[in-house]
Amino acid sequence: MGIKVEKTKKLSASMEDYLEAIVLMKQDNDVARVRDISRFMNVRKPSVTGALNVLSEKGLVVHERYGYVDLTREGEKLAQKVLKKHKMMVKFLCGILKIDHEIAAIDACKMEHSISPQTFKKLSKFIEFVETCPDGERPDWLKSFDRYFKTGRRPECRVRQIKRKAKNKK
Amino acid sequence: MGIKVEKTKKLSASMEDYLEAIVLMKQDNDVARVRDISRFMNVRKPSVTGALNVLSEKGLVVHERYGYVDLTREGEKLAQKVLKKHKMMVKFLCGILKIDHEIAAIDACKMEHSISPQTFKKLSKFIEFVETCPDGERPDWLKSFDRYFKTGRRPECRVRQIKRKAKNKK
DNA sequence: GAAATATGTTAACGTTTCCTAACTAAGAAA
DNA sequence: TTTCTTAGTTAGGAAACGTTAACATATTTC
Repeated sequence: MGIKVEKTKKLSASMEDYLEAIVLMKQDNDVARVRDISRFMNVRKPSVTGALNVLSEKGLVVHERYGYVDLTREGEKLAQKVLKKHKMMVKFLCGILKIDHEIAAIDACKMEHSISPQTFKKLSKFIEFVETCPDGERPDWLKSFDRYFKTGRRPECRVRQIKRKAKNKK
Repeated sequence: MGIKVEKTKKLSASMEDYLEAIVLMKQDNDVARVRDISRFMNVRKPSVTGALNVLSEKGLVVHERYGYVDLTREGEKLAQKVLKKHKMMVKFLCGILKIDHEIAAIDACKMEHSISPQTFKKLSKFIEFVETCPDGERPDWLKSFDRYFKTGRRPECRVRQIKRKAKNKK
């Protein structure tokens, strides 16, 4: 009865992709046009028009016929959220796990739609934790992992070395 | 002409979910029935029947009318693959990142469909690396991260401490 | 064994998301 | 300005995946 419920409709992965593409286009070209979105997403133009109609309905996008595409404040917010997840995921896969960039990008594109807020937060902090490590570029334990992954062997950790030294002294 | 091409059709996330459910049902109840799959997946029975037809066509499932559901060897292989990804993801989210189990399960359910082989391998090794750590239950660096996440502070690493000690001695 | 219940299937339909073909509008070039 | 090209839209349809309603088959239970 008159109370307007903000339907924070959950967006489909597809719609999230469109939002994401729009921000990226605006970042790169200053404006977003159907054609660019279409090319970027590997999708035909009518698909873009269709998606824009849906997103307009939801109040996430502003788009007058034959005109540029823009995001509403809410659309922008959502788009940034998705973009952040994407970038975070790439950083994790590429930067920490050292997955090939191309593959990481593909994985991130899909995973960005399935990350809960809690997981996003934790993973982001994890990345921060690694990046701000005082060891230098890459923390020692991560270098250990790199070696472990390559060789299957783990450099003995300090504790053991110390123990061994002690043993030898006896 | 006549060469039978093994169409290793990529399965949709949905179909992967059905396969996964079937293995789980068989593990738990010894057999898989439409009703169980339906309940487990939160989907109506006709949807299950439909999916089973699709999977039968692809040679992944054996299902005679009104009978139990079974996996072919290939179906079993694919199902296990998905299940492995799922379990790996839960281990990572829960065991390493310490995401709440419920949320981790939800995330894993979605992410399991978007993990490339390379990422799967790396993440699996990473988990192994953590689990076989000689520090004990949880590696020291991970404990550091736990603290970092909670408090935002990072315990100073050994190198610095050593440096500081040296400084103090001067 | 017959009735009641549980299980499974079919048919018809809705939604989402993509496509092609054909059309319209806008912008550039002559 | 008229024409050519590019960009965008509309209409119509297909595939994937889910739903409900109605029907068919198994299984219990008395």
